[in-house]
This record gives sequence, C-alpha cells and structure tokens, in this order.
Amino acid sequence: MASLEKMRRNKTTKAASIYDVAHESDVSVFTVSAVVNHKSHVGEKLRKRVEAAIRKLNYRPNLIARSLANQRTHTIGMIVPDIANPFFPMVVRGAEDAAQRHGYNLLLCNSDDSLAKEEAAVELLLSKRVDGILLTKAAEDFRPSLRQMIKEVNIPFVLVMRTYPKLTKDAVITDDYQGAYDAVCHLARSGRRRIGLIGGPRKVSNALARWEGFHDALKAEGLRFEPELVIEGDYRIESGLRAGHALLSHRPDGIYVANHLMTVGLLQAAEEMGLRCPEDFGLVSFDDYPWLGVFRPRLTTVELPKHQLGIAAAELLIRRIAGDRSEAVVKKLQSELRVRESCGFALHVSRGRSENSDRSLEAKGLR
Amino acid sequence: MASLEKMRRNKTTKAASIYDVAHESDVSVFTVSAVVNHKSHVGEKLRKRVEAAIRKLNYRPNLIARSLANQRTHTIGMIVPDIANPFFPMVVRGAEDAAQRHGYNLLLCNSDDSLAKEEAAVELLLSKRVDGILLTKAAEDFRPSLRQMIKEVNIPFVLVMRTYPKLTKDAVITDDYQGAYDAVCHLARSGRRRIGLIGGPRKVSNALARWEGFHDALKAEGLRFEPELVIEGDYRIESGLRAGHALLSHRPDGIYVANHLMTVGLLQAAEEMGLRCPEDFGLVSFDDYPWLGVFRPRLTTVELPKHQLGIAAAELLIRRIAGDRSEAVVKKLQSELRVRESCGFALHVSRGRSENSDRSLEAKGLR
DNA sequence: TTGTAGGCGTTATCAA
DNA sequence: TTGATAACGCCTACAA
Repeated sequence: MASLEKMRRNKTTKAASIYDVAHESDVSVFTVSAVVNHKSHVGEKLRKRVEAAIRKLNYRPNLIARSLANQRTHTIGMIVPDIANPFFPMVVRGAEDAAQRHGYNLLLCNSDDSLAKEEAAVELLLSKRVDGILLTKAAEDFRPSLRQMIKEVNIPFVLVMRTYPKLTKDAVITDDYQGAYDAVCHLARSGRRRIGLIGGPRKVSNALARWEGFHDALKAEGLRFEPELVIEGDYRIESGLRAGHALLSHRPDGIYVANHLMTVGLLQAAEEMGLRCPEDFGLVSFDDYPWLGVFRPRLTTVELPKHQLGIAAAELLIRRIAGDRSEAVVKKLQSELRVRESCGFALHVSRGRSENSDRSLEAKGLR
Repeated sequence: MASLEKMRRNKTTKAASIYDVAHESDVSVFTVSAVVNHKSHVGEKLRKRVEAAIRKLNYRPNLIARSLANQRTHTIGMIVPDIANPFFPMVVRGAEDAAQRHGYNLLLCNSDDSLAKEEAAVELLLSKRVDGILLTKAAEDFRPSLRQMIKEVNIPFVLVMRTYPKLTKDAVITDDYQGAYDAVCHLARSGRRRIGLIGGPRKVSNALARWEGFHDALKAEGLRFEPELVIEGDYRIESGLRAGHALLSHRPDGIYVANHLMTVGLLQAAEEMGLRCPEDFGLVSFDDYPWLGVFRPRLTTVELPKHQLGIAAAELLIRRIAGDRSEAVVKKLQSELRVRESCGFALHVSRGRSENSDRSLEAKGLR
C-alpha cells in the first residue's frame, strides 16, 4: 500500500504534509483537507483530533501543491517601468494593500519601459501562473507568440496609468489631460505668456494626453504655440536635464513638466544656466510628494492619487480573476492642482511666507 | 491506457502541457523534459521533432508544477517596512536586479514595522515555498510556532539594513555608526555647539548604531550631551514633525536627523515655527536623493548605497540558496557624507552659488 | 460524514 | 538514448 509508505518519513526535519497530519490524527487526507479548508462538515470529534495534530505538527499547507491542484496561485504579477521612480512606490503600495486584503501576493518586476524586458517579465509571470497581471505598458506590441500564450493562459490584465486597447480595455488611469490643462491654465493666469513643455514619450497614452491638455489650454488661454518651446523627454531625470538646457535657452517665462523626475533635471539645468524659479520662469510639475512642500522652490504640482490608483487597479484585477465578465472599464481618477509658489503665485499675491497652501501636509503625505 | 486519455484535451484553449508536446512529437514526456532542460543527451532527430512541436504548440513549462517536483520556486520573498518610504524603492530595485540576473523573482511584502504583519508575511512566504527571504526585521521576536516552521522549512534569510542575530547572522547593512559620526562631526566643524538628534527607534539595530555614532562624535568634538536635545522617532514624517517642534523649542544650533522622512517633518516644524535652515540651525540628514541637490535648503546628507545594498543582499541570499554553507557574514557598506549647504557650509565659506558640490548629480542619481 | 483514488504538470528513477 | 512510472503535496469526484 503506497499511501502507508508515504507516511514513513516524519523523522526527517521536513515540514509536515497533509499525510503526516492524517497519519497523526488517524484519519484520511480528505478529512484533513476538509478541516483545513472549512469545507464539507467534519464531525466534531474528528475535527478536534485533526486540529490537535495540525498544531502538534505545526502543519501549514504547501501552497505550491495547492496551486497546482487548484490552478490558482493567489499571486498577481505587477510590472512597472521602475520602482525607483518615485511615482511608483505608492502605486505599488496601494496594489499590495488591496492584494493583501483579498489574500493575494505581489510579484514585482521592472521593465525600464523596454519592450524586451517587459516581454520577458510577462512570459515569466505567465509561466509562474500568476492569476492576473497589473501592467504599465511600454509602447510597442508584444510579439505574436507571447500574445498567443496570453490567450491560452487566459488570465486578466489590468493596465495602470496608460491605456493600450490592443491588449485589454481594462485600465485604471488618472485624468492626465485635465491635469495638464489645469497646470497650463494656472501658468497662464499667473501671467506667463510664453509657456514651454517638457513632455513624456508621445508613444504612451498618458504622455499623449498631457500633450493634448497642454495644447488645448494654450489655445483656450489665447497663447501662441511655439514649437521650439516643446520638448519630448522620457520621464527620467537625464532627459529633463537635456530638455531643460534646450528649452531654457529660448527663455520661456513658464514651463509645464510632465513628471517629477524631469522637473528635477530641469531645475538642475536652470541652476547650471543661472536661472531661477519662479523669478525667471514659472513652473508647474506633475506628481506631488510630501516633501515638496518644505523645499524651495515650493513646487506647484498636479497631484495624482497614486495610492488609490494602485488600489483600484488591484481591485479591478481581482474582480476579473474572480470571474467578473462585465464590460471592460477604464477608470479615470481625478488629479488635483496644488498651488504653491513656483509660478510666482505667492510672489505676486503676497510677499508673506504664511501664504503657502500646504498646511495640510500633515494630513496628506504622512503615513 | 491512462496516458492516452490525458492527451485528448488539446482542442480546449488551454496552455499546452508537456504531454501535449510529447504526443505531438510522438516521444515520451521524458524526452521532452530532457530537451527543455538541456539534460541527458537527446538524439538529434528526436530533439528536432520535439523543438518543432514546442514551437508549434507554443509550449512553456508550468513553473508551478516544476516547483512542486523540484522543491524550488526560484522566488525570493522580500519584506520591507514600507515601499513608499523613499529609502526602500532603490533597495528593492537592487534586489530585483540581482534576483533577475540569477533567474529569481521577487515577492514583495510591506510590514509597516509591525510584528504581526511581518509574521503574517513570513508565514505566507514560507507556505508559498519561496527559496529564501530578504527581511528588514521589525523589533521583536517571532512567535515560537513561526520559529519552528522556519526551522522546518529550512530556507535562508538575509537581513537588510538591520541585524537581528537571533534569526540569522547573515546581513547586509550600512555603516550607520560611521555615517552618524561623520554627520555630527561635520556639524561641529561648521561651528555648531548645541547639537540635537532626531533618531530612529532604538530597538532596531541601525537606529541604535546611529545613536551611538551621534554620542561618540559629540564626545570626540568635546561637546556637551543635552538630553532634551535628543528625541526618538520612528522614521516617519509625522514623528519628525512632532520631534521637530519639541526639539526646536530648545533652540539647538545644529541637528542631525537619522532619515529623510523625519527630516521632512522637521523642516515642516521649522517652517511652522518661523525658523530657517541653515540660518537658524544647521542640519545633516541621512539618505540622499537625486533631487536634494536642486532644492533649498540644499541638504547635507549621508548617502547610503541603497542600490548596492539590495544587490549585495540578494546575491548573498542566492548563494545561500545555492548551498553555500560558509560562515555567516554581516556585510557592511560604506556611507558617504555629501556636503551641501544645510549646515551653513557654503554660507560661511563663500556666498557664491557655484560652491555647491553636486555637479556630480548627472553622474549619480540619473538612471 | 468519511475514505479512496486519480489528477494537476514536472522531474527523476529504473529499466529497456 | 529513450520510455514507463512513481513521486511532489494538495484537491475532489465518486464511493462507501
């Protein structure tokens, strides 16, 4: 009898299996499984015995084996461009919080916005049989074999921050168009007339939306579009630095930058060129962080609800995993203009230091 | 014949299994497995056939099944206090980079430095049979049953940033003592005499080391220790804010803060009290970030090699997983004092703006 | 209510 | 070199 054979290896210092528990409490594995999973009513007596054995042997189910049997890993894969980009940690945290609440774990990958790395990550995640994937898609299509594999494995994807309808229409994004629009309008109303843009890579949806918001705001404010004041970056510091040099040489009096990292590069460029913000140029940037309220220049920014973004994405994904087949949705989260001083707002309105509007710092970024 | 039975479900849109490939190429599963894993020389002909079938069916091995058979998941668990604390993203990124290079993935968990959450995370990771765990340990001991389980599963742990010998002596940390020492000496040499401290929770090793560095530097510089100038925080903004209010009311002329988040809180407090840095108090903080060079006050900081920390920890862990039984090591990485202006250095030495020392920003933080 | 046996997709041991 | 076949640890019809 093979099953008896199996039970004979409990002297070794290995984690107890369901067989060990069954043996110890003198019941079948079915019974053990039933009490572990609270299924299929088990008689009082047996249950007690099994529970005692579980405690005695310190039994914990092997989730790998369970996954193989159940075809569910309770793991979700998350691919971000770069967790070291300060935008993403809070998004990931939100996703992890939600995942955790629903009994899921997060397998994290970085793509550096490179298609090759992204494909490798997806393929690995599929092979590891994650139940679903959260993805901030890089610009280009997956290769056909990967698309095929995705189809076969048939797990849900939810896009984060950027849409990519070819893959899935489920996405959680922020209102980038409106955010950019608000930013530029604020610049204009602060009296800036020659407004420049350092944008993200036009190939990805959120960058494009921010470009459009910029353009439309310019038009709405009756400002002229000057091509040399508009530069495409890649969301990294280095590109902001280069763009900054190029842009500032034309002496715009206002600049909208599409993310924080490029803003850092821009400020570095300004520093090197001896230009000051907000005296020489007004600035509105995307992404807010708790510390931006305490350093100068006090950046006026468009805050995106990063934590909420991660939560919403994970929850949508988990609903899909649970079998929700309702129509695909792109959930758009509101952005929020946080006026501080980098457009010269406080400069014009009042010279007092108490005018800055981040008294609310305590309530916000302080987790 | 049962094996024939199995092969009869290829019309359904499921991912191909090794059986499907075996059937398609008319060989045994052993042969397929052999060519997939490049083991046990397979004849030219059969190999070609198998490879063709693999391509045709778009076969990828199910890593869950493989893990069950191999008892290895090629996954490592990583538990950090909070990925949204800007210190950790770069550490995680380093770990992920190294893991990735060695064919491992990262399962990420947040503990919020709470023992309960940490225990829950460890238990889950063990149940998911990760091959090893990277852990920034919270202060207290695991409960006995968990310790028992760890022993049974017998997987390696490597501690990150904080030692905790009761669990394991393998750790990768930074030279916190020296960093704090350098920070305080710099403050003293900038002419500060009444130096305060906002430290981390004394219960964790790195915070303690920073306290000791602070004390010894005070002594070495012949400065008096004033108990009311020393406050314990928890590495979060909120605690820095509270500590800042308490501390600044005693009007120290120099402050050393043990991490960036508490520095943000401190600056907020200073703002609220109408005190300025570096005019009213000098400041040296831990953790450097690429953007600290472009905002004012230009913080003098002690940079910790975060990325390298993650890499070293993951690589040590992976060596342990691979069976390296050599003596436990705690690898200590050097910190680096980055002098900028928040101690009044530039103020005293020169009033020019070009004196700041972060011309190297381009080379450093720009990934 | 409880037990038996087969399946999940691989790897690995033995024979052939 | 290849092919059966038994693990790996769990779940779950189907039986009893």
